Amino acid sequence: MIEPKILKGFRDYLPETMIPKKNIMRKLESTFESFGFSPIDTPALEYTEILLGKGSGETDKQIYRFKDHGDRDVSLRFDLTVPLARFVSLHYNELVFPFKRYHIAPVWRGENTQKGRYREFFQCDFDILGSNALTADYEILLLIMAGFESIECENFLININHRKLLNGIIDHFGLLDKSQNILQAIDKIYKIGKDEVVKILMEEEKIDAAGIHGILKTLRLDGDFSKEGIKGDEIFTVLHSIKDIISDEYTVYADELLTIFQYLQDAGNLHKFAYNPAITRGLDYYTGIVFESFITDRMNFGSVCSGGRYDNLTGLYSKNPVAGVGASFGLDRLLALLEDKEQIGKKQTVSELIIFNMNNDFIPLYYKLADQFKNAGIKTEVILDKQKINNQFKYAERKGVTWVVIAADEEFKANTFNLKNIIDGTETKALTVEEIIHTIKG
RNA sequence: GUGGAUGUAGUUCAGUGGUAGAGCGCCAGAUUGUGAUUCUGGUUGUCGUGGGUUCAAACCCCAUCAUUCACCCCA
Repeated sequence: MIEPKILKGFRDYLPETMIPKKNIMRKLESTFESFGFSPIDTPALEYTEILLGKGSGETDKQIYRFKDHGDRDVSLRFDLTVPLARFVSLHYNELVFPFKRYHIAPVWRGENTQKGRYREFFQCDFDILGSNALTADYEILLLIMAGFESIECENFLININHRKLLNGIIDHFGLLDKSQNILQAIDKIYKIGKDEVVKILMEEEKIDAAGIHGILKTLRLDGDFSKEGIKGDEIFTVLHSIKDIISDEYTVYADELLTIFQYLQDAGNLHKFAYNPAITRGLDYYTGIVFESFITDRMNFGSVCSGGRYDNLTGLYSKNPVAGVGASFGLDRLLALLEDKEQIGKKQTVSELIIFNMNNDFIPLYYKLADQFKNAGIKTEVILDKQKINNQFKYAERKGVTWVVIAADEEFKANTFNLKNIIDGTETKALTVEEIIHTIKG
């Protein structure tokens, strides 16, 4: 016998997990479409040169790469953004810009596993391509918010920052050539603390203490600060104070953030957002506004939806430059989180109603009866074979179905049926089909 | 990729070298058109896998696989 094992970091989905996963996917899809975003798909495998084009050393190490049967050097996609760049470059003339698309699909990374972190996982990307308008950034933020609300995930907080504004601050202290290292260190401040960040930058990067402290003070990361960033009216105070000190070429970026936050305030949504000066994002293709979202009672769980603006996504594949802004929900991470919070049930089936089989002679009648419930939008199944009524109840109970209909000779003659709720044990006899539908639909 | 922890019945776990255990679940009967309470009886194991030490290994040693935590990085 062959042992039925599966690879590290890869998973089977049982109905009890797949049902909530599909529910989340459906809700996100309908949210994306309500904003007029269209679905696309791309192949799982691409030429390695396409995927590694913009890769850093990290993606090189994590990518699943091999030779196919035609000796082509191919790789599994590790995100949906790089394939999107290839897609937009290839179909540039067929697309209408601004191009709004969403893409829900698996990606693969050969890294070490952890809870909510796998080698095969689904991403839910949504981007607006070919627009430099700030409104595009605003719309993506609204869509993140709508996405969280659609899946009834409360307590989310969307942290926003701006890479170019950070660079303006770093430039003000004359450290622009060390920008990369400074951003990387600041990104870790919540995890390792302010003192450790200062130590790293002083000892490893040989940056003078005055510059470091100046940057941290400007970003309000020198004294007491919250992991949840800066909220409410203070956002405007802080951004204005930053705007006052940076040189003119950077003030436009402060204005971009100010405008976005003003929009959010005017719409009454500011409480779901924060200006977080320590969010910098590792991926180097981001060039403008960046964001990460957290669940506030699980701050240590990591980001569940993040993204940002990029100036030239297609630069490597096309001479038509395409700017864009987008974000991505980590579907499996979201699912792990909801599972953890026990917000998802243990249902083994999508059925809402089971028709008991009292005698196989009635099978055509059972299915005819089931059709009436299905037409009313009730997911209905019929027990396939006559068996002890105990077992039929157990089947319904284990699958997590609430309603059962019991019918045989008498009932079919009278054309009324017995409906039982197996959660509370109540049974109502002699109901018409319409009455049953009405009762189930509440 | 680096470092730590864990892996025993369907499940949760006990078992520190001498015959593999408990609770829950599951199956059968008391109940052939009404289960989830109770009662009676029963069932379940390559002790993750492969090697080694030993008269003897679930237990000690080595390797390997998986899970998990931290780092790195990220969703």
